Amino acid sequence: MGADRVEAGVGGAASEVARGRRPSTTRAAIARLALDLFERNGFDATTVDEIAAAVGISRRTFFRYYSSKRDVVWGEFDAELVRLRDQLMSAPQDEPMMDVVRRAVVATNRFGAGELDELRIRMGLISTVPALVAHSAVRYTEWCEVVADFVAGRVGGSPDDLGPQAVARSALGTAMAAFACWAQHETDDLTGEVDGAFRLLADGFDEDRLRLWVHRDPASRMSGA
Amino acid sequence: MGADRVEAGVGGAASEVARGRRPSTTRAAIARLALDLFERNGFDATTVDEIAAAVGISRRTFFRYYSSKRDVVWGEFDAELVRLRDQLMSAPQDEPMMDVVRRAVVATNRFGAGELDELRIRMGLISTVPALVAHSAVRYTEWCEVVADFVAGRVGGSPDDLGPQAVARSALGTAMAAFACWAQHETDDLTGEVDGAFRLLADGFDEDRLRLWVHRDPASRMSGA
DNA sequence: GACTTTATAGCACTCGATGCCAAAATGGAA
DNA sequence: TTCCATTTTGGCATCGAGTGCTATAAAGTC
Repeated sequence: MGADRVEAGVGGAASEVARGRRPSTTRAAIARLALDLFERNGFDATTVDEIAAAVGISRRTFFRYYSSKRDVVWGEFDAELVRLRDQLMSAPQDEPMMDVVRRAVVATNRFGAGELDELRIRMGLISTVPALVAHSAVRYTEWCEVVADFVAGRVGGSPDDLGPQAVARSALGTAMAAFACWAQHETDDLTGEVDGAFRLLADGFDEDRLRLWVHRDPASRMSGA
Repeated sequence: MGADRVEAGVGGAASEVARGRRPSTTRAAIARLALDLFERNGFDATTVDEIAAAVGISRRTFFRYYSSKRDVVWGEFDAELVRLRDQLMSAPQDEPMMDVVRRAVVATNRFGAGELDELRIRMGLISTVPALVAHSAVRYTEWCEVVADFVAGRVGGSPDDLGPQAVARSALGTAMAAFACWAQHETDDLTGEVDGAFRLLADGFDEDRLRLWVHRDPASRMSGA
């Protein structure tokens, strides 16, 4: 609680000595309490006033920490985009394009055991509550842009061209499928789901290979090239 | 203007003689005027009051024709879902799965020359305005379910399994990419865009073949298997 | 003309979100 | 200490989307 001085905004070096009134809370603290309310009473039934009251801040102040109620569920998504871009850009030039994408997506979606529970709550909400499903499209668009930039860098042309866009949005679809399945099923192997799905995508969703997937354990899926 | 009696709701046989007060407008008429305002002043800057005023109805009545401002842009999307399902289900069993998907998507997205202008406005808005991008996720989820049902029918298992979900969401991504590119570029060949993109998806986004796409006319794209 | 049915207009209300401004809290300088 | 610059906060007013409720208008039927 008595941390030296908390940064409310996104990254940014705390080089200068802090002046002015201290922030009365943090994004993380708000998210914790809000997710709690969402889980208990539902996302739609929880008003911003209730969240603000729970945190002990005013309604107006809430909107200074999160620009919308939906953003709370998304947490620090921007940071993950940076990681994804780094992963894609740092791949060797001779590595096949779709391999790079698969590895990058898998790498940016490794989570510690401690994070998995909260992640499952977040992903459950995101893929269930209509308002959040809707909002996800906006956030995922940014994700797509990162992938499209990478693909355009590989095959030439603009990231807005059909090729890069098709690859990026299909990759997104594949990742979403893996996440949604992981969030609602009993599987603990998120990495395996993502990796396997992207191997299928890379090879073009062969009907026979898909058939092999049904009722197979994740381990056997990874064997397919 | 003096049509016999217009149906405001979705399909539904007008078997009975119409009783009660006549609807003062139609969904299509509202959409026409609303899209006009969206194009001129922007989607967000256009209020429901303005649309209602333009149509000559009250704000409250607007919401009886469309359940939200966003829905106006989507028009009659439900009907297209039915067509898609029909296309998928009526395909011969021995036709390769991804061929069926491609043909079905192409078939459900053929439009007459008269419709193309309005469609371009719609798709431009849908893939540009954040509020509509968001809403699209909800509508597209229904689209995905149709495809996932078909894939599950082919390869076995549940539509909620990773395989069907990955195929469905990737197909959606591919279709979205084709539409977005067509909406913002000069190309008139929507069918070619969709068909070409799905051929790429079916084969797994081969890097070399993607490279051939850059700065190529649509006709040459279709030659690739 | 009375009755039923359907569509409409208008009002009140909730809730998310934004702009504006005054007040509180903090550190530094006079 | 006092004044000042800086930053956060809270309250207020406001807008706009969306919903529930009710009275009324328009149409057909008996």
